[in-house]
Amino acid sequence: MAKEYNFREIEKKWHQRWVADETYRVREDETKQKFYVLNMFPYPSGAGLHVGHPLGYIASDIYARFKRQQGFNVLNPMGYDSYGLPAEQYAIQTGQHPEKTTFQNIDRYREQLDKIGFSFDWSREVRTCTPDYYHWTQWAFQQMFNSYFDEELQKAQPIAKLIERLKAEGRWPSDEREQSDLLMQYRIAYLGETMVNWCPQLGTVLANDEVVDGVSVRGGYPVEQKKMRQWCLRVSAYSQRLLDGLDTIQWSESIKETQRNWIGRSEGAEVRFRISGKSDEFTIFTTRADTMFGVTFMVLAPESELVERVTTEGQKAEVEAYLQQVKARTERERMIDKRVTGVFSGSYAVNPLTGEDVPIWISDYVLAGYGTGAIMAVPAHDSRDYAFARHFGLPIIPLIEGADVSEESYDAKEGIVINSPRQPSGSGLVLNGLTVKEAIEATKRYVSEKGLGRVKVNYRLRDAIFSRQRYWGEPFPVYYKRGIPTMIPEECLPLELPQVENFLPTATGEPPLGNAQIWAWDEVNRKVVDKALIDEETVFPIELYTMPGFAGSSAYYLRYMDPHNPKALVGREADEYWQNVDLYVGGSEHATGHLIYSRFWNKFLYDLGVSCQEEPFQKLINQGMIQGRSNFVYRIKDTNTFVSLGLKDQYETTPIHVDVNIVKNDVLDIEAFKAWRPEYETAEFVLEDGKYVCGWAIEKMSKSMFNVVNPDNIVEDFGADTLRLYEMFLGPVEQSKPWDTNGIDGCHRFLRKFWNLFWSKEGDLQVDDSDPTGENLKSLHTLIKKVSADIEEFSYNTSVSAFMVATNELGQQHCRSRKILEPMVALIAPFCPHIAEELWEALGQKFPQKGDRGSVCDAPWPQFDERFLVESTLKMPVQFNGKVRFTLELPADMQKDEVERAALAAPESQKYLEGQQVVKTIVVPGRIINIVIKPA
RNA sequence: GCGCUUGUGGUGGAAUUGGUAGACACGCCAGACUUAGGAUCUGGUGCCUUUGGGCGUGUAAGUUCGAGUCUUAUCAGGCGUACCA
Repeated sequence: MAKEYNFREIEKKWHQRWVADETYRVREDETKQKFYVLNMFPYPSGAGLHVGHPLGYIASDIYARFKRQQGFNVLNPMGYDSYGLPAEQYAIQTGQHPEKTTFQNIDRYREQLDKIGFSFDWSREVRTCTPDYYHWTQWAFQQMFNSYFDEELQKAQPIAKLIERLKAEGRWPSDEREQSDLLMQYRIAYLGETMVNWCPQLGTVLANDEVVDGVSVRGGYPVEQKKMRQWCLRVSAYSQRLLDGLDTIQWSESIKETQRNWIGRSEGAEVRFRISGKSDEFTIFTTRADTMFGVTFMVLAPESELVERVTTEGQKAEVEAYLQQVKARTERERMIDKRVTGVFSGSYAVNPLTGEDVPIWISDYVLAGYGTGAIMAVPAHDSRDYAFARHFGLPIIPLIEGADVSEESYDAKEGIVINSPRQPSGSGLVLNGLTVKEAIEATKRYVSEKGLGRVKVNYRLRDAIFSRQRYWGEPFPVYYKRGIPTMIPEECLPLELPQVENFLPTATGEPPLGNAQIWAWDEVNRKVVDKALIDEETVFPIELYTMPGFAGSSAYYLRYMDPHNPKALVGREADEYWQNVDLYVGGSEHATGHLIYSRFWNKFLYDLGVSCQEEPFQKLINQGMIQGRSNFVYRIKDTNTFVSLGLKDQYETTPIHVDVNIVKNDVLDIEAFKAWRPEYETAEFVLEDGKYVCGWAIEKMSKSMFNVVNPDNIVEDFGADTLRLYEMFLGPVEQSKPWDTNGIDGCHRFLRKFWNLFWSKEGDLQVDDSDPTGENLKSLHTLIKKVSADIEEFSYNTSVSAFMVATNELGQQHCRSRKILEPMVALIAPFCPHIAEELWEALGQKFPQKGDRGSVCDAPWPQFDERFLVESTLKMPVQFNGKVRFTLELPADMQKDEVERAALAAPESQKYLEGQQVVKTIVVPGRIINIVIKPA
């Protein structure tokens, strides 16, 4: 009886051992090179982990273990993004404090994660909702408040420098309030007026996706566009640096491209237009300066402050009506319903090139938030302007040779310019005959030389709205001293989240923090006190907003470097040792959120000298989503009888989702099914071959489809090593794919085969000190080469295949040699650490003279040696022109003439050369030789 | 609409980067051992076929002695984004 692979016992044993030995504790060690592996930390939801969540963690864990075996000092931490809406909603419904449910969920996550055998250093765990963590979120916010972005230096500077400059320029007001207002225009964290979706009944701002058809998704209350004073982060100031930084990091091209689009750099020109008959003027932004001779009207965004200035008495009523109409529509409605709407303001603008008057219109197709909120319309060469001109009967002037604008506009930036100008004009600028690109440059030059405007780069990236009317988030360390936002002294941080009885907005419409009684700042005693003491002299109200979800997740990677430091977000030494994240693994859904915000946040901290690297994440891998694979049973209409998949077409049936956990290889466990729901207790079945076969479909993994596979069950049935291996075997890490428990047997079988390499039929270790055969060495080194390369490239699925091949080969070769089997254990250790530890220990016990080798985590990664691998390999000969050419691969270090001789002498070539004449030989760089032959 | 991305057996997926397409695994078929198990082991398994061979990487052309891989066109799916002047 062979020794059984008892994974349950093995895994339990090593989980305990790892904790007892602190195997994964990592410390700064100057003698070793660092490597920082990081997973996007999870939000601990109440549903627990499903089998899709650990995919990225397993991939990064393999990489971390691999790097450790290569001799790196690897930081591989884990924590929780623990502020968030679900816990708060649950609190509103049940009265349970969100902290309680959050911590319960965290415990559940930890329990599940621990079963999978990750090499996380839990001593470095962070939770964004704990005061010693959000201390530094608040601190960073204060730093941003106390900084401004210097356009010339392109970096953040202390606000004091700005004050000095303003004083020197004589622009520093004496009034405190005016000072505050002025600085707000520069601070990186600032209070600003922004358009938001406001729902009066819910008393909160809603995100765009929380609003449908002008009413809130939750409750169905009306939502209006409202300008509100909100905390904002001046992310847009960093646009150019965020863009440039992309070229220095190894991220997938698609994520970089998404960020580039999001930042949306566009080069163009700002041009001033005078309002006809007035001394007033306004500025527009255009990327198509070449089309200025084709401007037939101007358009302003409805929210633009220009609207008031240009609206004439006669048009006032009509404009007012239009503004009302626009205001009632949400962003979403504007997106869905693309009707052309607009109103004439009554004024005209003067085209600075032609001197002609063109009407100024107001329309919501122009956005207030981009450029200057005003455009020059060139209907011939812009499809939106074209639609507008058509709708309101405005003239269309083509400016490009051969462009047919009778049906649609010609938007392409190519062709030869015409009609510019149509007749000799006073401007002296002639673009006719130039290409579009030349014309753009010529116009830009003209405009700036004549002082009509200037060359300008615009970015689409907007500042981030940084406040939320929520309870479960970081409180702002801010109080309002006679209405002026003032920072709570740095030494008094963290400002802890107060207790409240009620998590809903107050009766007066204040955010939930308005319910906190002990929530006022006593400036003299420097502490939080009862609101009742507010006196406008020394005791002031504290900010009621909280920070959004991305606040806590923007710099957590820095905190892992030095998680218990009470004096700083991260100590200088720790930061200089760990630098930045070498490998970051997480979903691509964060491309325009977290991955922008944390790059911004880190750049700011870099400017401050807190972080020594400008980019936080060197390499990024986006793991794919794991979809669910649902199973169906087919109930015959109006009965309680279920028919197997192959026979269902003979009946009229309805498919019903069935819990995938009671189905194996698409065969239904009938007893479990009867016990699943009371109504199925008396169910009857029409079987095929004595089995009930279920149908299946790929759907999102969710409770309602009964297709959620819990990793706990897999670990229970097959072990963590099999789960880890199978998740990797499923396909490329970066690809989305359905989970299919069918097939996991293959991985489990492999691990048993691997295990059996080491144990005799009697259950003894059957490893000896014999010399390996050439075959053994070839099998091993093929594997070393493949796995080493695959791990670097994250193609773990092919590594697993390679392990299967090597194991089969070594089994057939009856390999017993320690010189082969020991490296085999070291190779599999990153993938299947439990079985590797067990075997490593067994190998050590059998040969105690080798000494104590500790954990397999520190087993050196086997070195690949090409000598064992490369023999001459023949590629298939090909026929052409009555000749045959074939290719021979030879060892790399051979000289050119040597290659030729060896090739002709090789036994493989002999069988082709027999009775043939060698026409010529071609040595391809490297070690490949082509031999052209023809019949002698 | 725009941007990115992917199309290979019944299924998940390989292919040293231009060199015998389908590795490995699931599933399926046959056999062995068992005496019923959804266990283990061995062999087979792209499609068509008159068993000689023919056809095969979404489709259609092209480059090449040679194309899943390169070029062009085209079709289909996935993801992201949304009036950015």
